[in-house]
Amino acid sequence: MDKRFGKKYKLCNEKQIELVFTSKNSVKSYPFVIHYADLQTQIDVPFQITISAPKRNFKKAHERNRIKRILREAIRENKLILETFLIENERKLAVFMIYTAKEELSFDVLQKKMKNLLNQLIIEISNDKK
RNA sequence: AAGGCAAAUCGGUCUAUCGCUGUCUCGAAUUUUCGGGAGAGAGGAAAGUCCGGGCAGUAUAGAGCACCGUACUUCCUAACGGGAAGGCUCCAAUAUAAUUGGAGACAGAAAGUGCCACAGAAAGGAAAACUACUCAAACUAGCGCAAGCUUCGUUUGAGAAAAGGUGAAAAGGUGAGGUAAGAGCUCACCGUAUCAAUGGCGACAUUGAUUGCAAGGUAAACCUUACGGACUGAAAGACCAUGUAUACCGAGGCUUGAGGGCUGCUCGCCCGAUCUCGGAGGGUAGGUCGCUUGAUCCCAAUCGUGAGGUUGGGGCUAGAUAAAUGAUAGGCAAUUUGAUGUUAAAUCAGAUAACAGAACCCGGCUUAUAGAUUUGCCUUUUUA
RNA sequence: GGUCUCGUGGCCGAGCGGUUAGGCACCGGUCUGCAAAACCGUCUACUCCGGUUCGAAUCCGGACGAGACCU
Repeated sequence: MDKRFGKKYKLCNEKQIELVFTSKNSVKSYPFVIHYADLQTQIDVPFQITISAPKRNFKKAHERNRIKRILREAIRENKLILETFLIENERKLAVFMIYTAKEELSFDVLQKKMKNLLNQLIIEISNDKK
């Protein structure tokens, strides 16, 4: 498997985002909140994701950009955890991720937190199935 | 050498691995994807949106009024509320001649209107008379603790606008003459106004003359004068794809003109009939162009006091769209702390690195900014 | 990205060049056995920096903050 994380992984479809929020499936794990739903469209990628840093906590544009870039890097490093699970179960996910901490955390910490979050997400999904 | 002020320039860099977004190219593949390679990828303010322009649409946007903006002069520029050079006024220092530095929304108050609280007689009309002053007339006791004064006192009339008091501001200033007391009433100097001459493209300066000085402040109050300004902004606008409703309700109209044409009014012009406007409702919300070759950047020569102009040569330097520049490891350079060493240099270890992210593009202004470099001036110390 | 509006005590809110009204709240007092209500009194403000003016919350320029609209 490769570590590439390109434009295809972006969730841009407005209707799909509406669906993600109306489905009310969410996982909370500091410093993240995740909303997710099953993907409706036909895509050759196991999941699509939107990353968001709220303007309330980060007022400067370059701070928000920085947060989103670091999160994207953290997901790219750890996406295999989620991807292998999804391929095994033949599911496709739309994910909306919100960063809730009020300060920028270091990359090492974020990587650990990201692993926790993804494992938690996998557990939630498999519970849904049952 | 250190510190301060001013101006200008810069705003970390290199290597490796894994990634992101365009461009070019090769191969697979065939109308769209996959893989390989090459090369590119945030700023001096990208910010605020305070001005100006390009560009696009509205008629290749026309006239008048209204409205808005600008305001010493000359120049630069595509243009500007920006910049350059100069003038004037004010402030500071040296010093009392001038020089240096800084600041200035710096047209008109003698076209008109308004306002100037409180205080004050009076705040603009050549107005007014509280105390005090001067003169004249009348009255007889008056003033003062007293000495004393009668040239006083009281009343009336007149003069003057000098002194006091109010105020931010009281209407040329100082001195002399003059006068009953006074007053630009007269004179000298200064200020100011007008006219003339000379110098300067000009703002203005210098000099001279004058039966001038009767007329405060405020125009970032209305206003006047001169000049300028159409409006809307890339979510502009053009095209393709997808989808729906050539349906419903209301109003108007069919060439004798309804209605529309992107700030208001009047005029003018243009479009205009299976139509136009409004309502309610349905559908789509994807892509391409616009989009980066431009008042462009770099170097050289040359013209100009300067902003800047001209000529020649070379370069192509981000184009994203829920919005690309990141992560990890190491080195170099900078600052700083500690240790070794100590005149200094050097070595080792650790820490820090600002303000901040393109969104059609330029020219400015303003605001934020760790630190570094250069130049000029000033102060202090050391050496020669 | 673009266009516009606003900023006055803890809160709401008047003021259009001349000592910043008023209400609610807080605090103190009167009343009460105690409290509420009522009455009386006090305290606390013009977002910031410059300019114009004798004088600025008001006029002008800049900064900061908040809000609305255009798809």
